[in-house]
Amino acid sequence: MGTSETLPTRDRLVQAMARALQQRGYHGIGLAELLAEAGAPKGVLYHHFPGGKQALAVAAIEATAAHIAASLDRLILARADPLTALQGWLALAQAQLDRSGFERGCPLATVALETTAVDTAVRAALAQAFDGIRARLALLLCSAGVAEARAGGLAALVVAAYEGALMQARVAGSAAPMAEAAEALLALLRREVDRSLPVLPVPPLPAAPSRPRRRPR
Amino acid sequence: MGTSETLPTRDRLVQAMARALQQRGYHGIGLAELLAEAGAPKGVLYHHFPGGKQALAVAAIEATAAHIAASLDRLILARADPLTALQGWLALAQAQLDRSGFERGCPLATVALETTAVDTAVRAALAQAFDGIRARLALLLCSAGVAEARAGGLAALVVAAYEGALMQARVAGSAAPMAEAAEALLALLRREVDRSLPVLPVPPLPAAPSRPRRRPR
DNA sequence: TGACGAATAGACCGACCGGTCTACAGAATC
DNA sequence: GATTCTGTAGACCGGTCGGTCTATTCGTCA
Repeated sequence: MGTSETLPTRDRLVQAMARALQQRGYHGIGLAELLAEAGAPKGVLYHHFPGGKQALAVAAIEATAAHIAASLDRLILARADPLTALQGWLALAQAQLDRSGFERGCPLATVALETTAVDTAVRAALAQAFDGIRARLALLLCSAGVAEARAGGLAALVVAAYEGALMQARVAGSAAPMAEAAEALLALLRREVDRSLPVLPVPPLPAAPSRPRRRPR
Repeated sequence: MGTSETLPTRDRLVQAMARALQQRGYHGIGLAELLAEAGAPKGVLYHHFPGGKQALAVAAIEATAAHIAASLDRLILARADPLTALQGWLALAQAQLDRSGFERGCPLATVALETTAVDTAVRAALAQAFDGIRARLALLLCSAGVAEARAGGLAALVVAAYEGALMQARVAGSAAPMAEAAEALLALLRREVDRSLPVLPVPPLPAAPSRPRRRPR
């Protein structure tokens, strides 16, 4: 399975690391196992990544971020109903987790929780990755008719739901929690959109209402 | 700092493990560091936990689950406005993360993503913990006026948002993503509740456009 | 063909890993 | 007072960790 041997060695290393991050996390995988999966000896790792394991992890994070960003861009460009597209995105992630026997979730989430403040390079790569994802989701939500002022917060919520739902499905060994959470989120989002323009007071802590926004459709 | 020395040794071990899981994850912490923080020698660990590191992790997970469940029970019993209570719960988690310099999130999430299917004991403890949390949240939502059929899915969404938002705030080194996601979630939930009874056609996969609904409160 | 850098290959290293083992201190039991 | 059990203490072990080092192969260009 996997890591098609035709890929350049460097890419096989990155791919193996990304996969390992999905399944076990940064500290859960050893270099020996990693290199065995990539079919590469030790020297080649430090040739391509003088920074060692951590540098490889950064590369894997960046590759993953690029991959997710590209898939979101494709979704945005497709111009289908944005919320349906979003639903498809969530369903895809769920299907991937399911297909892997609930072992492979998001490569970003695990390492995000493992790192401390001293792992500056990894943290920076992760922060950038999530920023990019949130920005694209906000764009998608705007195109669905969500007020610009709300799009950022909703994007953060969508990302959170994505990651948190994957996590629950993983430990449950069942797609149910993810499916339910995704469905609930989509239902709530559709209402937010359906309500067209009328502004609600949204009573958080400060009660600052936002301007009306119309739907480009 | 911390781990008040008056606690029984066993409890200090559990507490140290829970804290380590928050900060670094299961594989990220070594027994030596763990024991040093608990102020205990190695023998005492295997005296109280013959199952070793993994058994200690299970105990830490169960203790955490009990702690969270208790705080939710308190919230339910308090009988204040359920959504306000929920908002307070999310704000509390955010404050804790903030206070720790964005190093300590949820002890369950990290280990949940690190474990594989072979870690049966840990997985079982985690699954039970999340089931309990979801059940209590569902109860809370029901008491807020959410239809029983929806409560389960919404509870899964709330848990997902909780964990995913903590993760984003952590890597961002800022409470902003969590605050935004929580606010967005609460706003959506308030609408769900405000809409009283009327049933919407919640389109699952078929892209049936829903009718405009007007209920601007 | 010779030269040279890029890439591959793996032996090797000290540090640390989780876990086992023996020794001992203190309280309870008889 | 001897025995026993619970809990504390830490030396010790084999294995694995991430990382370094040297040697060799490959491709390219002079």
